[in-house]
Amino acid sequence: MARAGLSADRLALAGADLADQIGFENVSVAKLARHFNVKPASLYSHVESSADLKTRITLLALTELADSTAEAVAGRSGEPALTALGNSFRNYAHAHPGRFAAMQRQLDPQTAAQSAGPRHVRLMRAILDGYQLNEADQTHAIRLIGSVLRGYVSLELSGSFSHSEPSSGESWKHIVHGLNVLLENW
Amino acid sequence: MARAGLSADRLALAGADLADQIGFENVSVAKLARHFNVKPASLYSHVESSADLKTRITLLALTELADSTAEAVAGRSGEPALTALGNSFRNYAHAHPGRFAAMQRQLDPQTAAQSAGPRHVRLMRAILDGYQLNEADQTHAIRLIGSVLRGYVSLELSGSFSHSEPSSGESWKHIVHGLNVLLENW
DNA sequence: GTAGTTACCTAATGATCGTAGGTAGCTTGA
DNA sequence: TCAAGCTACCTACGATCATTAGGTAACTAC
Repeated sequence: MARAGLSADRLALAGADLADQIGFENVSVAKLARHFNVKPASLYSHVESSADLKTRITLLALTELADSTAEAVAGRSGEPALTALGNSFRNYAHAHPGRFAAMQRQLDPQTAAQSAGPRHVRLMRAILDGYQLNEADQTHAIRLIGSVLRGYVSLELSGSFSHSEPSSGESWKHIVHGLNVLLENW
Repeated sequence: MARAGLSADRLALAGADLADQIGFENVSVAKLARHFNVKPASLYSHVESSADLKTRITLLALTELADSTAEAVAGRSGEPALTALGNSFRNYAHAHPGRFAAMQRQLDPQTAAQSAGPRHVRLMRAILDGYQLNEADQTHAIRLIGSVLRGYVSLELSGSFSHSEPSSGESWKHIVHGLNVLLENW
């Protein structure tokens, strides 16, 4: 029998793609095995458990998003940087809803510390250096921005904004701009 | 054999309590049946499916929160009203993490329309009437507030704020105040 | 007290995760 | 080039779960 060439990374990548297609919560070891024409038990040579697989998908998504956000923000500051950060986040989530859902998963502190999570914080902190905030206020601001990004996109993806005017994209622009104003006058 | 006295409402309530204890995603028909000393099959006389049960928990949580928020906000306007709304939301989520998780679940449009969701919107709209916003801006503002509430509390409950200073409660105060400022100068 | 309803049961099917232990294919070293 | 070992994948199994079909026992109402 030919080998499928599995590895933890390939499983995480295929799992992420599967999540984008059928929803992160519907990803299972069994489905992923089927995708590789392999028996479920075979995945356990590469991945510890279903939870481990899901954690790997989370880490993959965090890294991908940090990469693309870093690129989007590079060379910008102030409102353009904030807008680029926001759009990068939102576009990624729209293009990859399963990966986005994976990112909501909570990691244990150790894993979280080694994830791309801290990179996200550093990216935000770099942007906020362009505004005049003391250290504590910068942390408050990071938490605010993180909340808005996560909250807005979650609500949007769950359809909360799709049955009313104005369009979701319209609100997004106003909200990012509003955040910028707030940061300038914190 | 004595009857357990099941009903859809009792199941939803017990399911919500169970969710608060073991996490919403771990609630199952089997566990709920065990809680009532009854066989899993018995629940299907009262509830259509596991998904139906979960939807009922979501609806219960939405209603409970709308009730308690309405009470908290009553008789207030402006920043005190905004603060009351925010604290009501946050306190509920902290006291009932399983119910809060249930509220994140997306409902099909029909169910959503008959849920307490619209009541939440009306509550926010009533508060925003105290600020000078045109209709479209009011909608943007509702979406912003909803995003911050949901995002902040999600991040908080998933531990994102627990390993850094200042305390999460501290940021919360600043953020609610910041929102108020933003709304006043929209 | 009997008829009818209904609350709960037994039994079965099929999906899931996960473990233990076996075999076939690849790789490396003599 | 061939033998030895590693490892990728397998079969087989036990547990938990959701769900359906069809039966029985307990209430309710006349």
